[in-house]
Amino acid sequence: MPDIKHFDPDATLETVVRLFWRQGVASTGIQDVVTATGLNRSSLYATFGGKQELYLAALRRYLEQRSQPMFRRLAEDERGLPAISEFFGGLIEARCSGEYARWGCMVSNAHAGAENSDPEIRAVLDQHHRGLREAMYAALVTADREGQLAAGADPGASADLLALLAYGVNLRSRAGADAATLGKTVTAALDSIGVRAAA
Amino acid sequence: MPDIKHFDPDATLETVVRLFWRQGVASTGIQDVVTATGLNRSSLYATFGGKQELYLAALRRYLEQRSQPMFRRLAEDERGLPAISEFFGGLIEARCSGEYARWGCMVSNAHAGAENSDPEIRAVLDQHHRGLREAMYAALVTADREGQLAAGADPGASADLLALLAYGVNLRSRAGADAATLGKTVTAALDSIGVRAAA
DNA sequence: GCCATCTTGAAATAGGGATTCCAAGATACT
DNA sequence: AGTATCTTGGAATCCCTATTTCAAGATGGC
Repeated sequence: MPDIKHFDPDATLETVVRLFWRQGVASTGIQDVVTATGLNRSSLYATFGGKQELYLAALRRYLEQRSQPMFRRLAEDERGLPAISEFFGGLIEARCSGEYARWGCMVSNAHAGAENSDPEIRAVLDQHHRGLREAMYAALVTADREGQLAAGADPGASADLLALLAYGVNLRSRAGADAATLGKTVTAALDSIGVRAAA
Repeated sequence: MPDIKHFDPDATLETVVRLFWRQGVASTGIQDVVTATGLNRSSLYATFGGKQELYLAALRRYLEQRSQPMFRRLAEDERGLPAISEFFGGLIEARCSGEYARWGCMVSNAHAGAENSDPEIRAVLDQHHRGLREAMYAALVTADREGQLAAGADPGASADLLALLAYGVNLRSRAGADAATLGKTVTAALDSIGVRAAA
């Protein structure tokens, strides 16, 4: 008896992600969403609820579809330091070139906005941070097992450092930071963690 | 013949800085500014111009009055690594406790907002980054001169790394990051740059 | 073909946004 | 005291905001 949905909520949400990711929630109006998705205001409210719920859904989608797959790949990579190097390489490339160049990271951006005081938003931010840190930690433990770390290195502290470094990359890339410079910085950071090549 | 100003534009701007710093420009209305400063809408527009110019003035004031003095102190400190350690210690304390706890850094926050596409805003962001990086670099050169750095260390790359780390601290502190954890992370980063204590 | 349920479009709501304008009041210099 | 210039308060402007409502159209299962 019931009619079915005449559009794909998932594809719509993906469009919404890109809007909020690029412009932030405060600078994006419902009208922007209506225009970008092409669907009706009524359908939007009926499907997703209001703006706040829509933003939260978009942020969660970003975390699940974009951040966590990267975290998982890093955590499961058995190569150690090269895995971390590749992670940052992909991050910098995504942040500085291609479709999403200069957009930063949607979760990092959310840190800086007024939306971060909402408990549900905050939970997503924390989940993102935990996922990032733990993936770094896993890769560092692997690196340690492979004998790639400098003597006396602390994988926990290094994981914290590399996670914060990722936030720095995300932020500065939005202001036009040079990809090559960012890459060199990351390389230097990994060098200082790993066994020294030259005395 | 002319009448003089009946209020202190500098004190007013300081109030505005705190508003934009905490909430961001997109979430702060002119009405908020009127209420917080206590002065009239007309006086506001007559003195500072519109919202965009007011925000730019506030951002510049933040850079000059809050960021640059810290940069200068770091750059001129002759102790080397302890100076950097103290810089981060002060940063973390300011970000996590006291009057401005969980506000992050106004310039870091500006990176993540839609305002960062304005050329005049962008110039302030770049000026901030250059100042921060160069202060780090100066302190690292001092540290190198004092023999505090690990053999083969690159002060330039380390300066980039520590600057990005500061952005990470600023961002995560807004989401409630623990001061002790941040402190440990910074210490570990400095340890990896300096001469090893234990083999 | 019927009917329940969806979608759709457009309009209405109610409020807030930034900005401008103007008349009235206050001030400081001559 | 006079006068030019400022400040002030408030209203008025115009546009955009999020959200709701309602009637009409479309759809799918029976």
